[in-house]
Amino acid sequence: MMTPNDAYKVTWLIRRLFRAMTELADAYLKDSGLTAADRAVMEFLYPDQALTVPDIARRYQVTRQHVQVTVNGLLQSGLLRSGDNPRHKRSPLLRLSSAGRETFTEIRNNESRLLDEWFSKIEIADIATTKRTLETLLDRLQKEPPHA
Amino acid sequence: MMTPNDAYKVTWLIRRLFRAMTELADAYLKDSGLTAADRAVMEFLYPDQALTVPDIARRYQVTRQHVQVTVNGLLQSGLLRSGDNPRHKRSPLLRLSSAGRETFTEIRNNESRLLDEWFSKIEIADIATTKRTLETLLDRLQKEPPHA
DNA sequence: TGATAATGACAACTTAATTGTCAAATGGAG
DNA sequence: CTCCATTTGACAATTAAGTTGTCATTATCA
Repeated sequence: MMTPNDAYKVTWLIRRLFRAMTELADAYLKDSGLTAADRAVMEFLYPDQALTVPDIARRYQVTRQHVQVTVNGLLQSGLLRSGDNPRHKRSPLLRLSSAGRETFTEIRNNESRLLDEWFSKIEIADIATTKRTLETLLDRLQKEPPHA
Repeated sequence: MMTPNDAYKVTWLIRRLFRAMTELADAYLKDSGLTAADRAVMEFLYPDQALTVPDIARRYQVTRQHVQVTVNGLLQSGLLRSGDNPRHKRSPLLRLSSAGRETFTEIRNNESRLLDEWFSKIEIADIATTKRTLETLLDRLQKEPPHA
């Protein structure tokens, strides 16, 4: 039993932070009428990527059917536009429309302000250590998941 | 704009880690036939707390109706037992049964082993810094949520 | 005592996803 | 070129983990 008690606490904190962050994100996204899934899709296309639905699904690690529904909604509200795909007649390349790019830029600016406020007065070195440690943890979880 | 780029990366890591941890947890809980909600409820009663459904709901920050359903399932499968509540005739005090305590102990042991493996070879000091930083972040989010 | 709040039970609904299936379009092996 | 397996959009049903609403019963306290 070599793990310090802090290890469990870190996992607990990650869970709690995730819930609190999700709440905060939902709150500030609500103003723009977008969901977290909308935001995620737009992030893949920002600022000027062109991807198909299946491309996004692979990166988002979610089913193409789910992405399809999200994308259809965003096309409907004019935040995305679909253009011809030379490689596939039925599967258009999706891009942010200028309205979509503007909206997402604003979202990013909001987030930036929130982060500034939230992380203010925390030592830069501590943030760096935290980042490095969490990166290591994620990396291990993905490359060699511990087995029970 | 004083926030280091690391700040955003930390939030991204928290999201990813949460997802990966949830997957791992679901995997190792499946063996015991329990859900994450079951585990959470049992944790509040471990090792020998006596709480009512509304008590648990308040601590879990979830509706009492949802906890009620979870608790009813656990009573059904014999992992909880309900005893008289001197303070309320209709709202019994819930405790782990001995089977429940055994099951939860095993879950904890599994988790402990997973954590040992997962956190092994990470500097104790780094884990401590990470814990402290995440605590500060959570604390701020709860006490003075940044406003957009 | 009488109004107000807390509780268990039940049902309907919500959100963000998944799985399944179909028909059209594509790509690769021979 | 052809035939078969794969990819894709569309649509539908299902799932998980909750929430909200409502009822009748039980507690609380001014």
